[in-house]
Amino acid sequence: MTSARAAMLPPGDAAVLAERFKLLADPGRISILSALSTVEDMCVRDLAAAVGATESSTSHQLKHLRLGGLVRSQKRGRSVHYSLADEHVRQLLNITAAHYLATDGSPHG
Amino acid sequence: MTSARAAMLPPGDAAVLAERFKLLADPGRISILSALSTVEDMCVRDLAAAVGATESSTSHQLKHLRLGGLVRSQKRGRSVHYSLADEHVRQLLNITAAHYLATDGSPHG
DNA sequence: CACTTATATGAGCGTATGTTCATACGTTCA
DNA sequence: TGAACGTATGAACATACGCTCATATAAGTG
Repeated sequence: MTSARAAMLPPGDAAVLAERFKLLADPGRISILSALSTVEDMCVRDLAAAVGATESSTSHQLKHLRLGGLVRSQKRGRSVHYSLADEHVRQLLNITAAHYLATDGSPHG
Repeated sequence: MTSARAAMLPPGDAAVLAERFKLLADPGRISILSALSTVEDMCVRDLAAAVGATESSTSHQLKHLRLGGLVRSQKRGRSVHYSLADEHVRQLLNITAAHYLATDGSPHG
């Protein structure tokens, strides 16, 4: 399945995939997702501090990520804790990081 | 390696990954890459016809993809043939398509 | 050398995107 | 209830993006 030739995507599907990748096409959101991938969950305040952004900006980004289904929110007391929705995001980040940030070994490319 | 907890990315790396995902964050470019994933290579004209876009627009997009290292170009006579640079793009498209366009089987979540 | 074909490039334009600022909402505590 | 805290939201603004149109470059053909 790794080197199989895929069929060309119909325009609608291409748009759907593009929408998903758009969510990953911002350094701030990548940082947020990366931070979330290191813990169970994190509140907006801590998340903002971890990525070095304002809480407002972080909240805005989290809304997009949430609507896109990449993260989930859970209200705990007066704070809201966010977590990765599933392993898919982690997988995409890992694969791409391994390919483009190759630190020690050579990528399987 | 699939469900391992990754370390948080430094800002520079997040920017690098975001740049890569930006190239995938457009329906037209997804279509181009999808079309290229079905053949050995394709010239601009055929590519434009395949994705239903103008040749100018396609040429512009291909330039971005080329500078981003996602496709390679090869001059053959008076035409230029483009092909996927490596299997990485195919992999990302396949994984994401399997997750968000699940057609027959259930994704591995 | 003109002429056609194939692709590339740059300017201009409309739209989308992300940030900031101000403010509203909801929860906890005195 | 009022104040502080944590988060969400909307408007405004600057920037980035992708498209189109016109034009340039390059290669083949007569």
